[in-house]
Amino acid sequence: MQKLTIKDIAAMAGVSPTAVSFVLNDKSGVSEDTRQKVLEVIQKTNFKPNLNSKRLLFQKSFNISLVIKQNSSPFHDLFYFEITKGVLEKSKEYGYNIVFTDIAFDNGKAVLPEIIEHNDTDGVIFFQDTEPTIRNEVEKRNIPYVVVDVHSSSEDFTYVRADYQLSAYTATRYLCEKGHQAIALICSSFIPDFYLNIVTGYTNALKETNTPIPPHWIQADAMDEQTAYQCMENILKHKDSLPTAVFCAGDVYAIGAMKCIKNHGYHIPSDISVVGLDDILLSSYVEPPLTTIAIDKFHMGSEALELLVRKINGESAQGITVQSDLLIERASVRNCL
Amino acid sequence: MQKLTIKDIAAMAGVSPTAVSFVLNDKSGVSEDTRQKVLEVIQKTNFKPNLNSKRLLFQKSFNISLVIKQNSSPFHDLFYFEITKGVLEKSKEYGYNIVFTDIAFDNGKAVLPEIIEHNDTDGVIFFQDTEPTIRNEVEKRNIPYVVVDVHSSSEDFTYVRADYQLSAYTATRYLCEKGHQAIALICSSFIPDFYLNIVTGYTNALKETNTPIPPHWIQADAMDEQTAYQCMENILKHKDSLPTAVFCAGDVYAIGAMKCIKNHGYHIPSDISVVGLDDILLSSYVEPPLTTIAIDKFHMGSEALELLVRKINGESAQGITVQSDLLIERASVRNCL
DNA sequence: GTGAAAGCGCTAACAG
DNA sequence: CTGTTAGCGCTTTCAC
Repeated sequence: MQKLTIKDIAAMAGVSPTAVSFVLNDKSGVSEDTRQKVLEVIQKTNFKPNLNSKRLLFQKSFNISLVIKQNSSPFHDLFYFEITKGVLEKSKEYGYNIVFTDIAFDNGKAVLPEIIEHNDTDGVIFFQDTEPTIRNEVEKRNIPYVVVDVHSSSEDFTYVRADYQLSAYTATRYLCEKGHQAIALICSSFIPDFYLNIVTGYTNALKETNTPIPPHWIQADAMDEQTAYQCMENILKHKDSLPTAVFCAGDVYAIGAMKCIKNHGYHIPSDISVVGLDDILLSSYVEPPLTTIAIDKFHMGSEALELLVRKINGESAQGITVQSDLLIERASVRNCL
Repeated sequence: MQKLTIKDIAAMAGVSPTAVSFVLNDKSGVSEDTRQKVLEVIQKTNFKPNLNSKRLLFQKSFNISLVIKQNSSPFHDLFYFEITKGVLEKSKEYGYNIVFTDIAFDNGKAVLPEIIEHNDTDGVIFFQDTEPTIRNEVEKRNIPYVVVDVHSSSEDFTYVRADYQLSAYTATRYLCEKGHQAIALICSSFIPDFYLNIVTGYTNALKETNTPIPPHWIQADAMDEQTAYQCMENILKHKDSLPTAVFCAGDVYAIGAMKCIKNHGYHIPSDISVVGLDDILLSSYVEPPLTTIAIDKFHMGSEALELLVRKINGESAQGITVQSDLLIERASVRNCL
């Protein structure tokens, strides 16, 4: 059985290719009679029109590419993992292929994926704040894009973000409500807006309780598990002013901090409580299971796809901020009351 | 700036489209002179030929799809995660797009991804043993495929597999060498060949030491963390014949078993040692970090892509078995000697 | 309501 | 060595 074309179908149904095309695309202009004849043949032969000819005709690839950076791929960061699921699920509704690509770095210079160089993608989804130079390259090619999980608050592109200030506020407030008064913070600062949001949320929550915060309680140099470990070390160094709880702005940081706390002979949560942020897969596996603020990553992914499709269709697409204050109680926080 | 075509380039260089096509595809039949002229224009305009017209002409989509089942996606199973990385990396060499898809189940019946239904993929990579009915559907469409991480030993399709019998042997042998004599096994049995391989490797290793194995030391009903927990429970029930070590044929099982061991008040590794299999991301994060047999998943992925491309090009492609005896020593095994 | 024909951008067969 | 041309499968305009 060789590949069928619209012509073959037309011949079999005794009509013109035009008629078949009309039927396939649910267009008016065919009599009910021919429509039925065509439909029958299509059914019988299980005919599917060739996508490649549509691609050529419409100058569309029906591809949407997911662009992943070295350090923020679903493969390096479990966070993006979940987002990808949302994108994938939603893409089914619109008939786009989800193509995985990554940005390689050739001594410091970003190399765009082939699929973008060749204009072989109808739209791009970036994970995490993406350098303007990279975005410019995509803009120059007139390819619509959406950035998922941005922190910067500039609004000159379409984004899907979480409100991390709210997350930080919620986490810190929760600790206060559990009777904690001495609450430290471990955070990253390589994305300035993220840092700002987290610290603002954190201090706002503490403002209400009027607790003074020694400077070494705010550690902003976390980048991964190891550096977060170091941050925790810096906090524990001051034995005279130990906190009773730490909010870590990232579950990965929380995991590093927990290791450090345990290695120093303290117990979680009886000595020191820990709250994370993100709710990555790992968090329920660590010891003790981590209480954390969940970010609805699946939803972020599915919204991102939705926005992107809208942009591809030439519609406007406002940025979106998703719910960011869902607390998942597990076992890493002690109730002091 | 509107989209350039090969015709435009030809006009700009003062030659025919054919000449440009030849240059683009490194074909002989153009004078060095014209070649240079064309090359120059291409360089200057950063011209990229339209992939969609090639797609139509060659009846090729340049897509390779990764087909993921509900329970064996990189998203549900960290194991496949790493394989995907290998696939992605290798795909760059051949210029294929890696498209993510999954198999949905409509009350028990598998629904093939659209990309296969539409013949919009040049090849398929399946993760884990895939039902013959699904493979048949793909074969019927003459789409080449490769199955990664099969256990069944039938050889009627191209596969990439690990030698789990060797893994089991290596793990068990290692425990013996550390002085353990009472070694239990937790394993799954829903893939019969996997079960067989694991048990064979395990018993072969123990044969050499001539230790009798009480039947309750072999638990074959693990399917995930929870069921593995139950398996461990079954082992611990017999307080008169506790093993000093457990080999879990899957890190996920090991994690479940470890939870069980701890909940029963035993300590790892001083009371009971644990060895896993797979070396998934989680394994270094658990407490204590898990000693395990690593499977080179990245390599499996990259080999799978290589084989698939060969099949797409009409060449033959033998199945491949990758190295499966690399032991990663962490902290979950006690040295009894 | 229907069908013929042009054309999307490229490659390759063919004639010059 | 070079250029003209047909055609991949589809949609859409335009006569009929």
